[in-house]
Amino acid sequence: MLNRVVLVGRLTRDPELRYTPNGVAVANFTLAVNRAFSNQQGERDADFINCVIWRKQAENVANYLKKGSLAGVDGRIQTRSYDNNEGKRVFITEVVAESVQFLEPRGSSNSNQGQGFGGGSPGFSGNDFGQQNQNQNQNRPSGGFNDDPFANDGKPIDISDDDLPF
Amino acid sequence: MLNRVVLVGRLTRDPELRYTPNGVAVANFTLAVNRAFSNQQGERDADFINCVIWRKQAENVANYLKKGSLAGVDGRIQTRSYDNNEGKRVFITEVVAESVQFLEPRGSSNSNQGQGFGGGSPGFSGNDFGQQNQNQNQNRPSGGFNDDPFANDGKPIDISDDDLPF
Amino acid sequence: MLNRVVLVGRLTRDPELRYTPNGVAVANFTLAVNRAFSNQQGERDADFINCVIWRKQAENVANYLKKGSLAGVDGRIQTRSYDNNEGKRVFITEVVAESVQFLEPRGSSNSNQGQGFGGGSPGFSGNDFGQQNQNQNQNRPSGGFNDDPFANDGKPIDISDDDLPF
Amino acid sequence: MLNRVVLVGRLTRDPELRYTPNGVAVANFTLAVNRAFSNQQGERDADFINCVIWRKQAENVANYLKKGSLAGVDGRIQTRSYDNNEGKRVFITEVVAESVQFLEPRGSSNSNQGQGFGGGSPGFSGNDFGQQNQNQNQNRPSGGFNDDPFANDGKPIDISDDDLPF
DNA sequence: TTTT
DNA sequence: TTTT
Repeated sequence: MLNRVVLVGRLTRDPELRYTPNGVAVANFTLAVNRAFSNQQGERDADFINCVIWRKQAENVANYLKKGSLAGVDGRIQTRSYDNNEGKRVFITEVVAESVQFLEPRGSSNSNQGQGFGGGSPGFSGNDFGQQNQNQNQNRPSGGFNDDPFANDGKPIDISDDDLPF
Repeated sequence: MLNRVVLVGRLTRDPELRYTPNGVAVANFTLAVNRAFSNQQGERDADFINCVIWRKQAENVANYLKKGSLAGVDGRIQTRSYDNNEGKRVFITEVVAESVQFLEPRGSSNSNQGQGFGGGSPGFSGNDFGQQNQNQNQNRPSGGFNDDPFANDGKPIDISDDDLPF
Repeated sequence: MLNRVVLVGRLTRDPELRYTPNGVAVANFTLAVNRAFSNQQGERDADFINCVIWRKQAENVANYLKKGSLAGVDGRIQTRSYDNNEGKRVFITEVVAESVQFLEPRGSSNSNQGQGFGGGSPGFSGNDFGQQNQNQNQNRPSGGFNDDPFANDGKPIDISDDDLPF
Repeated sequence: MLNRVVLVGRLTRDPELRYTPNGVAVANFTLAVNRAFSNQQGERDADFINCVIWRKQAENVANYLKKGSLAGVDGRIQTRSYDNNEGKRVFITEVVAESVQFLEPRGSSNSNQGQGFGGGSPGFSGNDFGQQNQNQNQNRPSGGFNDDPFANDGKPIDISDDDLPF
């Protein structure tokens, strides 16, 4: 049945990449999606939406996205449940991403890449200045912004890996 | 930011209609959305997706949909949290429906409305209990399949009612 | 890049099934999607949206849907152009369906099934009546409403068949 | 009925802003949306999707987006037809945007739209012309990346303006 | 008639 | 437990 979700938002933290016992890659991340309207305090709330992605694209997410990255997700809503350590059934609603689009040029993220560096919010001040920028372009191994590592690779997504660690 | 969800599924139970202290109608319902693929036991799992809808359309949902009704939802994902009675923070992910489409002709629902019969899967055997079903039709004011009571009435949806009972 | 379309509407005519020189099945159909609001004459306009679907699902569409069938489509917008017989470039915008959901029980369509019968719009008056309806159910070869022939079969959709007849 | 479209792409040219005789703003633009897969020549094709947007947001689009801008659109597909000057009926399929999201930081657009100045086109080379760019920023009332001018202003969108210039 |  |  129809079940379609499209989101654009920013990662609240670096993605977590794991592998199932069968060696299937799976990444988890949370998107903060700002609402279009303000709350009664005049602030813009955000929705924090948990996403999962599988296989090759999971590895791409882990390699190319990090805390603060702007990304688009096309997928579907999945629900599941498990019994927690207190024996209580917990219900989970999350988005299974079928494709992810990186919405920022490489290296231009606004996050603190790596430890240190005090939560600054560089914006796009990153690598804006002239010559240097051109060098950057030339340095890029191959393609630039356009060879999207998150483009759907055409292979069907197998979600029925029973050995998932969760 | 972009946040869009479209679902088609069946109500797992009758919708619950409430009113905020300010008199704003809000209805909750859960859609069972069958997955497009089978699990390892060869069964089709479903996702059970909680939905909320406000105002006039909440009343429409309560009036026209019931357990088993096939419906389409266009909306967005919302997250919120609250502290439960054990003082633990609980996180909720649900769909705020902006419009709902009734996908069955009036009176043709496959659900066993009410007690008995425990979630059977009647299919379109249709007129579940014959006479009873016809009575239902007669009780309904008028309307055919086409005057969709869930058509967006064009008014913006206000979600920032602070007095929500949850 | 993100390109996602979800529609629910009724086929304006029977789907057209063809095969490329390579033997790939492709079906075309048009969905009439009623608008949520009325025009200045108080009527509900509809949008008539051309859809294409490939391979196995094209054959399913041809077998299970016909004029008047209610169906859901999940896909993306595609544009293309060709030179018409007057040597003028014509631009086409259509929806490539990746999955189609049949939203009516088998045999319950409101269309004129079969030749003749002059485009009436029976609504659900079709085959609702008692015994006949039950017969229909018993005649069903196998599954019921739930074994959706349009469920995505998990195989990727190849659109790059260069020999397409259009 | 359900009719939902979500796109992310780049403007192929500056948006065109007009006003109906009634003074309603309407903007047209085309999004180039790159496909997720390559064609048989190994190139990534794009779909060129015509979009329309109304009222306040039309003016925002005209003010903030230009050729090359990366933008997200949430809307629906609309079809219409008119008789061209040769008396032939022409059918149009386009997207009516209900909200548009600007996906690049202010002033960071990647397009150099030809000669001249008009809405400078820094690209991500950043502050391409140093001072000039800063002037631009200073001229802008306030706001940074976050106060999204395309956020839905909560008012319903009226599309039934009969005096549309097309 | 197309964007990066 | 949240992003800009």
